[in-house]
Amino acid sequence: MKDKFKEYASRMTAPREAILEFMSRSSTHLSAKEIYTSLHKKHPGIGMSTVYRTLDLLARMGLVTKLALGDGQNRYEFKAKDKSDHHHHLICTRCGTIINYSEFLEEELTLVRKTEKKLAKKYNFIIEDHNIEFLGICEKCKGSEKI
Amino acid sequence: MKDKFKEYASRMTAPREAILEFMSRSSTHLSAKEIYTSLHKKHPGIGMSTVYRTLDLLARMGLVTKLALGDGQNRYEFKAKDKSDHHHHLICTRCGTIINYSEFLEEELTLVRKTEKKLAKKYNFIIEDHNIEFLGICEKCKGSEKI
DNA sequence: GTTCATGCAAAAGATTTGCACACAG
DNA sequence: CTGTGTGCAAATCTTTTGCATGAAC
Repeated sequence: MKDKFKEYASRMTAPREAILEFMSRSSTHLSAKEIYTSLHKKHPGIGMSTVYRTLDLLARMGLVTKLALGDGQNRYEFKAKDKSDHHHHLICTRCGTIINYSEFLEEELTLVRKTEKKLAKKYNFIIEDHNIEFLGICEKCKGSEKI
Repeated sequence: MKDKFKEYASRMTAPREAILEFMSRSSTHLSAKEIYTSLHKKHPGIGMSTVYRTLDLLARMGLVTKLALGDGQNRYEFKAKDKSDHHHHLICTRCGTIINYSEFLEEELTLVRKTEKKLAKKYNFIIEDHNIEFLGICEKCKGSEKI
């Protein structure tokens, strides 16, 4: 792991280790503030800017995904090595609830691969990642409908 | 059109008309500021908050899509009635360039429909929209590679 | 010892809100 | 008329930056 940091001309420091460790253990789509707050219990010294800078580094290293889900702040999730953890998002536009779904992905993945290949060729892009999300109204919000 | 506004308990006003008209004519993924600036030429009176409030209204009415593309501001695009204008996004994570692609969608759409149906059922969601985006490095940025 | 990373405070942006006035219905 | 919408300025929130100090190698 230290080697991976070296690759990116970056040093392994205590704050970085703490953030990485925390991300790898936690649930998905956390905001920078949530990460900062959670870390504060065990590592009161770590500042907000270090959280941002480290998340940015981890994203560039490919260890973390940065998500923009439209709620006014970016969110971050640890990128699972493990295919079985791959998922997409179902987002309620009323209350912001985010559901991870992973049950209908086999077909999606096949298509994604194909599309990636075609896009890469046509637009001369190196494709590194994809996001698929469905937007709508969740169960809870259906009840209290108001426009 | 006025009727549609009534549905939403909203009045048709000059600023709203101007913003809607502008959105319907313009290219995609504009930021609030870009919209504000462009409008200013013809309608100097319209304020930033009206732009935000109107875009929000139009989004709730389903006439406009709000996009969070991770560049620190939300973007908006007019939702085409017309299927032939439907597109997804290819985004460069280095420079922020956004390409609309619409050439490989037939298959995607079929799959999206199927997935929507399954998700709606399983999670009891009303699915209203979807976003598909691919992230990577564009042609231009490939040249000046640096981590 | 150099160079890179950190924390803090300040700055920069984007978006939202409070309020008095204007305007649609 | 009455209630909704608007513009402006201020407030809020997220993210970035400058800089002096501290730590990694």
